[in-house]
Amino acid sequence: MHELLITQMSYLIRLSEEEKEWIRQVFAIKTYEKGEYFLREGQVCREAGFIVEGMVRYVLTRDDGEELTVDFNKEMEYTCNYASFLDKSPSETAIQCIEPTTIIVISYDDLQEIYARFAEGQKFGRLICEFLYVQAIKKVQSLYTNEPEKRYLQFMDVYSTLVPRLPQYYISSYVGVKPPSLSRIRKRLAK
Amino acid sequence: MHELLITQMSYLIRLSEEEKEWIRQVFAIKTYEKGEYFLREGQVCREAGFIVEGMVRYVLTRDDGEELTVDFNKEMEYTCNYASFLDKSPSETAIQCIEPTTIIVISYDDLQEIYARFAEGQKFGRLICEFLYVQAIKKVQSLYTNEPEKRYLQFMDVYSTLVPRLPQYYISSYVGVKPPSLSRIRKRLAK
DNA sequence: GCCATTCGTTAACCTGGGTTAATAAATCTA
DNA sequence: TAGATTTATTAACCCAGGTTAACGAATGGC
Repeated sequence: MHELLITQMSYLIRLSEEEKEWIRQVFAIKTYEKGEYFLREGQVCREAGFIVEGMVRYVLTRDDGEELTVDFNKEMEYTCNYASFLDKSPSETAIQCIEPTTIIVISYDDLQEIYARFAEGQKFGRLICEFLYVQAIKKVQSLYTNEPEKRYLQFMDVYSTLVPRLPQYYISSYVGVKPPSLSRIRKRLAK
Repeated sequence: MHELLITQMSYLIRLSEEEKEWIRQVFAIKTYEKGEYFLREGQVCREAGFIVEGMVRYVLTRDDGEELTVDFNKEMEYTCNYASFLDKSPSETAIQCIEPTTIIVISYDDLQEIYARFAEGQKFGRLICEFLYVQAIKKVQSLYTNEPEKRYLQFMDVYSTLVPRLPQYYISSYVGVKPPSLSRIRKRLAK
């Protein structure tokens, strides 16, 4: 299980044998039922996770109580509310498992150990963050420039493998419209 | 001029005297007229900059040719198309100086030198990226949850010092609506 | 397999932003 | 200062998405 993470990390940095062993020691395995929360809104995110199996969604609750699904992560991806994790602020988004999910997690302090003690620890932190940043900025650009219809098409393209695992209303939320509107979009596109 | 940057960097990491001296050597001073481009769309962003004086806007051009202003940076802030800079990809946004602007710049390679040779170089890169990431994710959240009216109010709040330096249509673009719509919003709020 | 629940679509009506164009105000420029 | 240009507002009309509610379809639990 930890080997999947070590493989993933090895794409980014070199790991010594001791470092690999440390990873095996320090990451804890957690399992969640469908519907359970990896992180609740308002909590400080004190752990970063690597999803071994399953899927999570990021849930943003509006002032009026409506829940929006703004992102997904699946197996072989990291999951964390990084903003909350970094500055120990209350999380604005919840992270909910939408399938039975297994996540291996590391605490904030242990991750700082990786940053500090691994030969390329800081670099690992930087590369992860750079990846997340580029992803976030592309999303901003898409929200600025693309109509819902185009964002829907892009979603179906980029997340095609996820689609069969997702209800329609998570997708409509991600795209930024309500379910009836997504239905209309799908109807328009059907022609 | 470089001392401003050194001050700024010192908020994030410790700098030795040699490191400070290296910064003075390697950052080059560039000046721009109002309207000139720090970076054009399609170019690879090969330099990161620190704005000593003036202001820039980030310009995203839609498929239909319309220019959107999606962000601003002013004096004492960094400017860079980080996504392009990181992976040497063609920039999707231009960076235009909207006032007479002075920027001190560092090349990609020299910045890698900082990452590699400064005692806390990797940490500096990580912290900058973390800051940018948190900013980007907050923007995504705002685009998802806030109506244009609310985003306008937030802009007026957060960027209040910038407002007198900006034309209305940059603000409307940033908020995500067209000028007539921003006029309507302002009219509604006037009551 | 049956019932209850959840989910996706559709219809009718509403609303707020887009579009276009005209006008007024502010800014530049010579 | 006058004239040209740019910028901001307004009006009229259009349209896509929101809202609400109804109705099937799919799903889940027992």
